[in-house]
Amino acid sequence: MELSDNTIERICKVFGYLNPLERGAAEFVSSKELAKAIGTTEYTVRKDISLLGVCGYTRKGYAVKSLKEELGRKLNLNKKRKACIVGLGRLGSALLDYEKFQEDGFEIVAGFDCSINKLERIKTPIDVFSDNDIKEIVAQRSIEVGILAVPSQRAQDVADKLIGAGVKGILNFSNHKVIVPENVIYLNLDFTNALRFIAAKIMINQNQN
Amino acid sequence: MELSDNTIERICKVFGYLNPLERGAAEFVSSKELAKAIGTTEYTVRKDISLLGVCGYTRKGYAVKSLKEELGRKLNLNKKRKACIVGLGRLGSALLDYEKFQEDGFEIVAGFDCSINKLERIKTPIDVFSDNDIKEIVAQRSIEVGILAVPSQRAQDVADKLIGAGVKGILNFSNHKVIVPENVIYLNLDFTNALRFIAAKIMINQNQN
DNA sequence: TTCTGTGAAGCCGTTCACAGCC
DNA sequence: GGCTGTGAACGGCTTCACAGAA
Repeated sequence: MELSDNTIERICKVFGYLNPLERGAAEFVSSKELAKAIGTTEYTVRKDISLLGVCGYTRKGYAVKSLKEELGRKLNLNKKRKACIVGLGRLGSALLDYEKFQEDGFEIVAGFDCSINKLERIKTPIDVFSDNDIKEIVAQRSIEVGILAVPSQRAQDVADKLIGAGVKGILNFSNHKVIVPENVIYLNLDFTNALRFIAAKIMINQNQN
Repeated sequence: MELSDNTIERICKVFGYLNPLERGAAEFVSSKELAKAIGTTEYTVRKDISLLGVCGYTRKGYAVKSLKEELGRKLNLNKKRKACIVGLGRLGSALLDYEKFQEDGFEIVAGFDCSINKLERIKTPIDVFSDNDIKEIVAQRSIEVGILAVPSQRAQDVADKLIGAGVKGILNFSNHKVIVPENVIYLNLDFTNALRFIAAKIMINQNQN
């Protein structure tokens, strides 16, 4: 079963779209509707889903409840996964309380910062610790994913600590590339780059007219 | 000149990497180094750059300063672009003061929120307004990009307002898809999805061993 | 020798067309 | 008729191989 990153990403989006559908008590959903919701074609949705070995019903579409269950099982999105945030500046502390994480399969179980000052002043129900405790806490609480919200020059160092402590994935919000070993999953969400991309495409768009 | 989204994204990353290089007074940079920095192959970097019609020097690589200048010119990344943030909850207000934006070609020139309460309490050097003023302020300050940090059920509504007021690009941090007209650039950064993606790949990784 | 520039080859993902099913 | 499932065709991006230049 070879899944491309694109396929995984789309399935994750589909999975996210099924949540509200399920709450709305929709029983079935067609590939066409899913395609529209996540911004792709119905062909691609069907192929993606069938690549995972999940089946729908002819003439009806996919059963919302069981589709979510199955996709979740195949991609391991059903069980809650534990994550921590390193760097409790404005962005980091906003992420600490980002409700969507909790609501959707993830649990932030610790925050870290190198400044004792910040640790004392911060107000959050989540436990916060010094960077020095990363190793201990990550192991103790079986944290699987580390979220980096530190200044870019510290990103690599903190990532190394997290990986040394056993996390299997890194989500990097800083705008500096981090090198990780092959067995660690790495994803970089660089806001500045996103804005650059938009700026570039705005311009290309205008030139075409 | 047909540039794929992938190419644009990579060039944006290259552009970002050139900043510190330039400050470090490096004169030349090879495609190999760039490739390593942004996580791709040297072939791809060379092709991307040559697609833009920018040339390097044989045996030396690309001249850092002029490469940055040229890439910036082709993708319109040199001039400062104005953006605003709608939704001043924890994430939104963190983004308001996100230094990296300012430092790198973007200028946040306004914040909006529908709660008068929040507007009064927030502490930031940036001007903040009620959602009702979007139309007026966006036009007045020639804001080109709108950043959405509102609860997902309000995302489409706010996006419509922004587009009606003339923004040309939307960066959406909420986890709800927004429909935009063809001439508006749209990008969604969904944190929850990013974590799902990581969770899925962690699992696939483990299954392979 | 070392690095860029680029046509050609190869590969991979998406699209298509159509069979199957209710 | 409407929707899924899937092998085959298509297209586009990446990789390669090699020419050119200092």
